[in-house]
Amino acid sequence: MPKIVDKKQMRQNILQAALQTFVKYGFHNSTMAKIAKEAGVAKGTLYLYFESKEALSIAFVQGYFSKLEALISQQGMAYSLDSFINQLQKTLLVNREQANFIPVFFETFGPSFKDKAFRDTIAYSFDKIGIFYTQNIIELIKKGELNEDINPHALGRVLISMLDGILLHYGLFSPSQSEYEKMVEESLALLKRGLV
Amino acid sequence: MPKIVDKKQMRQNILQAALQTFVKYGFHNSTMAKIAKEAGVAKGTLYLYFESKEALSIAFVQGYFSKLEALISQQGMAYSLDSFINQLQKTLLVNREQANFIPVFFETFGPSFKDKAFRDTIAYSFDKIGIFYTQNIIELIKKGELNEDINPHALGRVLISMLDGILLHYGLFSPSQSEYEKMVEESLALLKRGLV
Amino acid sequence: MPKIVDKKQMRQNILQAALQTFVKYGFHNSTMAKIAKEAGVAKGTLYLYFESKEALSIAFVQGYFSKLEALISQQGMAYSLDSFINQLQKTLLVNREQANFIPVFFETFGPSFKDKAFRDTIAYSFDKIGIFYTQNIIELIKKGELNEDINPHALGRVLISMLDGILLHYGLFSPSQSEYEKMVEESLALLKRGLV
Amino acid sequence: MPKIVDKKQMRQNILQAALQTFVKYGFHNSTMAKIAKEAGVAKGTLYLYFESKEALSIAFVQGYFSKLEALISQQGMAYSLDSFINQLQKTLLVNREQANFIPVFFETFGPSFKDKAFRDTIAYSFDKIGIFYTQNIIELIKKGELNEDINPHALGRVLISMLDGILLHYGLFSPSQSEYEKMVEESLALLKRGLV
DNA sequence: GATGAATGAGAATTCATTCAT
DNA sequence: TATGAATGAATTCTCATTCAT
Repeated sequence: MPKIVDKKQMRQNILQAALQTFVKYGFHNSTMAKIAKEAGVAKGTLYLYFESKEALSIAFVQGYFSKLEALISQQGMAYSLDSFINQLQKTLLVNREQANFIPVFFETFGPSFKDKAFRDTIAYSFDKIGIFYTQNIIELIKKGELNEDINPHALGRVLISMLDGILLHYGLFSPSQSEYEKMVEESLALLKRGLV
Repeated sequence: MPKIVDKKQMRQNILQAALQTFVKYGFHNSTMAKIAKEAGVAKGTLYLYFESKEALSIAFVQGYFSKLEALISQQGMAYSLDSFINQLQKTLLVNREQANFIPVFFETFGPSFKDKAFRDTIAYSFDKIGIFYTQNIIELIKKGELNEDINPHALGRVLISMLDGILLHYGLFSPSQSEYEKMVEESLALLKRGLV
Repeated sequence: MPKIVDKKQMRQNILQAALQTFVKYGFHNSTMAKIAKEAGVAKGTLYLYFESKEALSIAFVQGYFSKLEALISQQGMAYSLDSFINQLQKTLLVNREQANFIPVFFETFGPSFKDKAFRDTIAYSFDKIGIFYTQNIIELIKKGELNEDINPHALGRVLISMLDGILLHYGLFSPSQSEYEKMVEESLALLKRGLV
Repeated sequence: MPKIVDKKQMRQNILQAALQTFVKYGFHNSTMAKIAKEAGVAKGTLYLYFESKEALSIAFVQGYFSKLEALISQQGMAYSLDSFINQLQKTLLVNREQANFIPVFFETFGPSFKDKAFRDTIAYSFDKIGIFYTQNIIELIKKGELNEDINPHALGRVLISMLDGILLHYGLFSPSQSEYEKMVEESLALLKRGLV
């Protein structure tokens, strides 16, 4: 009789250990040995759950962006421009803690950007968020809250790109807390005026 | 007398070869051997011009961002909101060709993001561009072309972050030409309305 | 369960292979690859047992001198001048076979002499032998067999230095068998007369 | 017309530079580049005066031991046991400053010990010193100062070996000044009693 | 299922030597 | 003669992956 193991749970354990190891050592000093140790299993065991280090990394990033999508989508449809701007603000601020993971992300997955499948995975996440924004925009136009000249589809994708730019610069270049707050404030004011 | 060599030129040759090798193989498959071969010199020669692979990489990225800064700064001060928006557009479009380098950039320098010195190098470039935008904004406020509520300092930095976000998504996720054009158009319209 | 290995035994195997490789090729032509081949394992395996080539070398020399110390110390306390001289003779003659290792030793560890830790390791071995001789001398003085003017502490250390000099010259410069025997005979006679 | 260069002088300069470089960096960090720099010439120039690094090293050690021989031989024939012991003492003490070079010597030439030619060079030096001692011993026997049972030939070679042992241990293991003085004193007393 | 010892391809770096100037 | 840029063989060490137990 084989040992009873929750495969899903084990994969999660390992992915969690991978995250911790990546954050602690950076991706390139995170050997399979270290990840195994962090997960409390043997090196060989890793290969029972993930085909290769690459597969593990891909699974890891997929999990990461899934959570991100969920986080944004769960915010529900905005009922007014103010509430929409509010949502954008939350996106910028909610993720602040995660910002520290951004450099680790690039350190970890920078090399994966040469892989089209990898990029498509992330693109897909951003597309979904962009579409979510687009839906919000459409609703708000219907309500007469937004400028009618707007192309909702393009703008949805633009918005998430812009916010991502701000978040990235925050995470990567670590401006001071107050500087960042001014940037958030200023960018939201700009977007609000632009959207009316 | 030993061979007479233009050291500056040789460094440039090597950096150029590095770029080509990075693009061809990706950074992590770009061994010093391959770079040397691409440059048409022996492995050891690389070490006469760069202390290590890391040093070569750093020099490479510094060169890259220097050119970027120069490109943007040379645009001169804007005399009207329209001309400023025009500049931003150029920045988004001028760099389109370079966009193909963005995934290579992350593949190449992703791992370098764990290095504070490296990040500071890039941050410095963006800060300079942000300041350049800030100066433009100040001038345009004086001329009464822009909304007086604006905080020029924060907004300058916000603008480059936002544009960078758009460029990054363009380079990384390769939307179609027409999609991207719509995104540029829409984002500039948004910014213009927001700035007035 | 992974392969079951006697780690101690494996270390010994590797050290033995190192010795053979050193003798065959000389230390500086003894690459880790050659040692691995001699040991019948892969290069990487060496690094499971020794952190670096240097660590392997240090372990090797420590093992060598441990055996030397043991060999001399096991001789037990001398009960008369003659028996002491006899011990010294054994030291000079017992080690004759090992003498062939002396040039290899210098070839191997010459470069290690710049390392204080390394020298201290050897110094410690000789000090212990010196102390052992000192104890013998003290006993023999008590018995009235030796000259009372002797400083036993200094003389113990002197004796091992002198014997080492003779052994070194034997090992390094390979006088003929008969020449060496005469040297041993003459040196022991000299020492005996000097000790009375 | 070729430049007028004193080849001999240039060789000496280079050997001197080699010595300084060896002492400063140890042999294995003394690259031809460093030696050249120390000598104030270009790397290529070294090869005009010495065929290879090995040749340079061999020439260096030959020079070193020639001086050593000269130093000892110039002491002249001893006229009494006391004066002979005095000579030995000088040998032990004169060389004290040079003792610091002993670890460098092994670091430098350790690897050369696998080379028979190299060892023969040194052996030859010691043989000559041994013969010099033998001559002294013969003279002193004739004068009735020494024990008649002595085999002068063997003893000459033994003496230099013993003294070398003491010097080596001094240079390598750096006992304190006072410890060494006691060792010298004790060894000379021992030898004197043994020689009578 | 789990383990971890063994593997060996692969990479960065060094440096004695050469040779065009 | 003198130079020093260029060379490339050689070496140490790493680590993803395999597989006997």
